[in-house]
Parts: sequence; C-alpha cells; structure tokens
Amino acid sequence: MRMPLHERIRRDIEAAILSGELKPGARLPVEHELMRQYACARMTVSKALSALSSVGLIDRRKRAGSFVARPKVHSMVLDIPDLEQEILQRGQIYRYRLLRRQVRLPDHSTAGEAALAGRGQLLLIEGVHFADERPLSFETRLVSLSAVPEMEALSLEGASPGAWLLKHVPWTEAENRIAAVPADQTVARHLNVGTGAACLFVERRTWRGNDGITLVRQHFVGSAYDLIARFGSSKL
Amino acid sequence: MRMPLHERIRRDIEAAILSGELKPGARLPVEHELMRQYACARMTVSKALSALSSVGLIDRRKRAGSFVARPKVHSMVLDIPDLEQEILQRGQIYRYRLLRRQVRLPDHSTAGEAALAGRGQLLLIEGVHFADERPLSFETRLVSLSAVPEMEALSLEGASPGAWLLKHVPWTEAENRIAAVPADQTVARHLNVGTGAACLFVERRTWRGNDGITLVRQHFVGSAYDLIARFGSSKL
DNA sequence: TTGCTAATAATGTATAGACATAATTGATCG
DNA sequence: CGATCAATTATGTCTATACATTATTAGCAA
Repeated sequence: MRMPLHERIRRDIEAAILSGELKPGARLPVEHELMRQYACARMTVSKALSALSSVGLIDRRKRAGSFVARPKVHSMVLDIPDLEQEILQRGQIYRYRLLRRQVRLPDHSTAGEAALAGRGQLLLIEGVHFADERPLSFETRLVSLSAVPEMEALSLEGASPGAWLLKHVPWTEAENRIAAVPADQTVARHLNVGTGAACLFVERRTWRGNDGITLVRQHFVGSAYDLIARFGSSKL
Repeated sequence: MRMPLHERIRRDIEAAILSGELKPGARLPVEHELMRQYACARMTVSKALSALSSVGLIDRRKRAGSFVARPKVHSMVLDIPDLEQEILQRGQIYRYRLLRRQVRLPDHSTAGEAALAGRGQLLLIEGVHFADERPLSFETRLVSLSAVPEMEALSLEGASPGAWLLKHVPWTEAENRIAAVPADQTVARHLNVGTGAACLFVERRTWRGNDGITLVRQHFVGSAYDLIARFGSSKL
C-alpha cells in the first residue's frame, strides 16, 4: 500500500500502543532513533509524533522524551463512563453491590456475545450501583477475557468493574444505544421502582482496535439520572 | 501573547470561519498568499492549514485550493441531529408538522433563554416529527435570531427546522442532556401515547464559538426510538 | 463540437539545517 | 549536605528548497 512515510511511522507506533506492546507510561524511542530506523529526516518523524500527540495518544516533553499517554477519561466524549466518579462529584456516597459473577463460553445463539468474545471466554458480571444507598443503576456486563485476562483474577467486591476497566484498558471505539423503556419486573425490583416506570436504558460496546472489550447494559432510574454528552472542538 | 506562528495563523483562520466571515464553501487564500501576509515559509502556513483540515474545519484540494468545510453532519458524534435523514434512511416517510411559531424577546426569568439570546430576539418553534404518519417526536425549539438572522424569513412548513439549521449553520459545540421521563398530558396527546408512557427526552444546546445558536427539547416515543452514539478514532 | 493531451497551479511530502525552549543531570561552590 | 548554575539532551519552531501528485484549464486535433 502506498502511504506517506510520516503516516506509516504514525501507524506503526499507534499499532504498538493499541496492541499493548507499548504500555501507558512507556517511553518511546527518541526522534533521532526513529530517524535512524526509518532513514528519514527529523521533520518527518516529528510530524508523525505530532499527530499522535494531537489525538492524545502520546505526551511529549522537552528534554524527557515522548511517552505513551495514560488512558484518557473520555476526552470530550460522553459523560456516561465513570458512574462512580460522577456520583462522588455530586457529593453522594457511592456503592456497588455485586449480584452475580460467572465465567462462561459465549452463547453463539446470541449475536452480541459471539461478536464480543469470538472463541474466548466471557466474564459475566451483574450488579447495582447505589448513590447515597439508593439504587441508581442496574448493570449487566460482559467482558471478553481474551482482551482483558487480568479481569478474571480481580476481586469485584465493592468497586465498580466499569471504573476498573476505564483505568486499566484504553479503548479506541465505543458505541452507545440509548433508549427509554418501562421497567420490567427484574429491573423494578433491583431499582426499587414500580413496574412500568420510565427507565433510561444504555447499551454500550467498546473496542480496542478490532477486539471487543466489553458489552454493558444499564438501566437507570429515570427520575434520578440524566446523561450529559458534550461535544466540541473546545480547547480546554 | 506568545504563540507559535503556525498557531496564530490557525487561530486567525479559525476565528474567521467561526465568526461567519468566511462562509462554508468559501475559498480561502492560497498558501503563497498567506506566506506573503505572514511573511513566513510555506511549511508554516501548511502546518496551520493541516491542523484545520484534521479537525474538519476546512477541505484542501490539490490544484483547487482550500475551502471552508460545509457543516459536518456529526462527523462521529451523536446520531441525534438529523432526524429527517434518519427516518428516510430507515425507509420511512418523513413529515414535520408545525404547531407554533413566534418571535419574542427572551424571558429573563428563564435561565436558558437569556443565556441563549442575550438581548437579541428569539424564534420559538414547536412541532411534531412523523415517521410513516405516526408521531415520533414532539419538539420545542428556541433559535437565537442574532446568531441566525436568516431564520426569521424562512418558511417552516413541511421541512424540519433542525435539518435546515444543520445544513446552514456550523456548530462548534453541543451539549446534550438525555433522560427518560414519563409522558405528561401535552406530550402524550401529541405523541399519541398514554400518559405516563416512557419517553426519551433530549435537551440539546449548540454554540458557534461563544454564541448560542439553538436550544431544543425533544420527547421521543420510547418504544419507537433509540439514540445511537458512536465514538472513536476510527479513520474512515 | 468532441476528445485527447499538455501546461499549469495548487496542495502534499520530504530533506537538511538552524536556532529556540525546556527540563534533567551533573558539577561546582558555599 | 544542599543550593545554584551550567552543560546536555530532547522536543518545538521555522526556513528554504525540491520534487511529487492531482485537478483544472487551455490548446489542439479529429
């Protein structure tokens, strides 16, 4: 494939980061080393690194070098992800109660599960998020263990699995489906609302590169929760 | 303020675009002209233009020149905006029915209105979106006429004001508040559902630079509509 | 006219080097 | 031992130039 050199350099490094070969915080080769590797001028290397820096994949510091950025908390994206943070910022007490946890193979009759895990194992987690001891969200989550093997050994008591994932696994793509649905019996029981009450339903899938990471379904108490999504080119 | 030259060039042009001085589709000065204006090398100009291009504010075409990009339909953002497009893509018939239209001064006791229009006039539009002759969304919209004076003369029969705005006015920032609410009497009547039925409620504000453009409140029939939001660094 | 071809004008990529800037490291001095 | 200052090293900006690429335009021929 014909591709500009700076583009190739950029993609090589991007790939190394997304694959996990270069971990967050790792220092990447200095510009002169990259010049040597690719036999090119410094401006060319610099252009590649600038592009990576501008999308927030790396941090560049004079004298120190360039480093893989820590997973950015949804730079500008959708304020759903870290429920725990959000609740704490509102000055409420956060608690996560684990209801169920099991490891199993994907059910190939369910479209989403196969797409997520391929032939690998899935971790199923079910729980409720509380704000000030009042149930706020009922969550069912599937995690691909081939993408996140560390998750299997993890204790889930207390801390929300979503928050852990956000901190430890960078994602590159996410899709949210958002709808308003009436609470069914299960949801109504866990959220302590009447059957048929309006609930905000969010289904989110995330990927790192081409690998599915997780699929979450969340029911929020309609009267108690709003999503806020902010977009823009706003420079800080 | 100390600022790299390429950054200054970038901001100058960006400001001209956001202020409306350079309209969508307009051709901007060729690189050699900018070199002359800023008395600098071509690479410097090019860097500025590349940055603008990478965030989608301009399109660059060889031989032809650089042009202000047409307002991008939510490049990657939230699939709410163009309801009309969405319905048509589903193969349904789209119709918009205007219920109310009035021009008035902002009500300074309502926080949102003053923030939107300052001392200028507001256009209030209320209507219902239909898919296949079934009501899908009840919409109340405020448009700042100081930001979009063309809107006052516009006939609103038939076509959705949202679609018109999207095509003609570029926005740089948007904020969405999304919630699930039970239908009140007014909403229930317009959407032809029972009182208390779960509705998806979206409140969106958009800005161009620092100027508020529009504030929309939409109620969707919960059982008939999902929002899809996709994020990612995905090229293409 | 139509259809091909060549000139041209714009952006796109890349080089090699200069100087600026910032942070770390190490050396020197109190 | 600690504080200060200078040397070093890496990135940041910019110049001047060259050649590549591509879409448009103009010219010429069937």
